[in-house]
Amino acid sequence: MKIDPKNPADLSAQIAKAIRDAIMSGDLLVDERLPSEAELAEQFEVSRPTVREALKRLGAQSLIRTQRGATGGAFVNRLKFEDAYGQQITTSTLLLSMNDVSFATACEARYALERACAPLSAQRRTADHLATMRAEVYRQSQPGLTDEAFCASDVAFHRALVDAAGNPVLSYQLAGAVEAMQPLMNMITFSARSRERIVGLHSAIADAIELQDAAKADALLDDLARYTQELAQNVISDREAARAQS
Amino acid sequence: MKIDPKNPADLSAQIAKAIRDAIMSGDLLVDERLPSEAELAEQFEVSRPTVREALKRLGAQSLIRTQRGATGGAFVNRLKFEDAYGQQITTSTLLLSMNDVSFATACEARYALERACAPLSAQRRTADHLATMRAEVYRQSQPGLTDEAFCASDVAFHRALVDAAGNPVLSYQLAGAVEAMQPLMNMITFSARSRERIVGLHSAIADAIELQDAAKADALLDDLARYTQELAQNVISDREAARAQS
DNA sequence: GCACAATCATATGTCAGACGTTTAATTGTC
DNA sequence: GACAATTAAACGTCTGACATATGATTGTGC
Repeated sequence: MKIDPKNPADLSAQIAKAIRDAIMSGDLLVDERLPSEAELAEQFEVSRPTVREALKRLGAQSLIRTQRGATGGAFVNRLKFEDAYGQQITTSTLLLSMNDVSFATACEARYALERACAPLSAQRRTADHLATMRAEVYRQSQPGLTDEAFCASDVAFHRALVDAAGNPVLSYQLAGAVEAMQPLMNMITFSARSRERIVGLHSAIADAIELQDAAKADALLDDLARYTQELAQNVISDREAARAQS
Repeated sequence: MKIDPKNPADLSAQIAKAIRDAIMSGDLLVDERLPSEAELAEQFEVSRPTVREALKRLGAQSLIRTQRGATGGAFVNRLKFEDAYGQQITTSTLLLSMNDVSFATACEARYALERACAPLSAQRRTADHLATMRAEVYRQSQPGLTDEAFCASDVAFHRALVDAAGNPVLSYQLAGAVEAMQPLMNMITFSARSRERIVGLHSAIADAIELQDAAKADALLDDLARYTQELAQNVISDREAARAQS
């Protein structure tokens, strides 16, 4: 864990990479303490601010945590799924918004992945997951709900569906796909009729999951995917019509 | 985009959060230039090193890029899928290794997601994707290949399969699931017979994708998932037997 | 001898000022 | 008008210092 070529630029990036590699290769174990900033500065032959910039980079990726005080320092962080969710959602959301990803593409990906979870969810769902799904369905059926709140509840419903699969790896991967759709969904204005249909499908999905009927759940998710695409398509058509008129 | 409570600790974290929020809310647009470090230091009433630490945090997440020189500065970065792959793979790999995720859990997630892609891949595969898959199958069939190289080729094959779906969102999400499995796969010693079977399944999958037979591809992936689980189970059993003997 | 308080040592967090380097725009000259 | 030299802006790094948090040590009183 060393080596800094004579290149006197990007020193902090090089140091961050060296430490990151050491963590990923197992040279540095979880909860192991790194040398102090002053010691690292000496080892890498750079100044302390440069070392600090490197450590902040690693901290931003949750690879290390720092602690002040006498026994403080930088420690290799046990990366928790919980911590990774936030980054995953941030990154996924920005990827969609900055790359002109069409609603169709994002929607296709989301439902493809969600349908992959459905059989496992049907098999393993607990009372807890079902209760969450039912609660969100109830919330969605309330009149007077803003479109934004409706979308948020939609996300919560689908995340409960995914979590029911009882596989943290799936939950992590899906968190990005599901949450990142929210800004796109927010563009849609949900009429009372469309809400009714969505809530109906959600309710039916919850039923299928409760009955452990994977095929039924899969078919309903397919319906929901098609309907969501249809709603989005209408929004796009309306906009084009409005633009043509003006 | 301001606000720093009187809390004189974690200033750089607070500044990073303020800027990150501004980017995600759309207050700062892609390719927009941030104020210079000196100006930011003045705005937030902190020193330049503190501002720099905040910027490094954002840089680590690829949210900004910096450029030196007269017209340089920090710019809001257009987050590319390509850039996000690396982070996604790093995070996924560490999540598995640091959380005692069982081979079974990771494998289940990976194949569930991959099977979600298969129908799309069968529908849209191009000659290019097929060629990559065939090339990797050929490489895997070479004798004298190290286990590590065999695994790497396995990953390349599956990534080509996923990329064939032609959905960048899927490719991004799956990159983590597929690549993160590699260290776990590396624990397995592949015998000549097991390699033969895997290569046979890969070849059959490529055939099914070429013939656009989604159902066949799905069934073959299921076979492959089961066989992979079986191989891993044998490794675990052997270890336990060895431990019991000693 | 033991409990509690004061002190100390260590390490991170922050600041101030400075110099080096890169890069583009400006200026000057032929 | 084209090309070369200068200049200015901005990031990258360094030095040295002070502030603050926190565990360990020491000292004191009973």
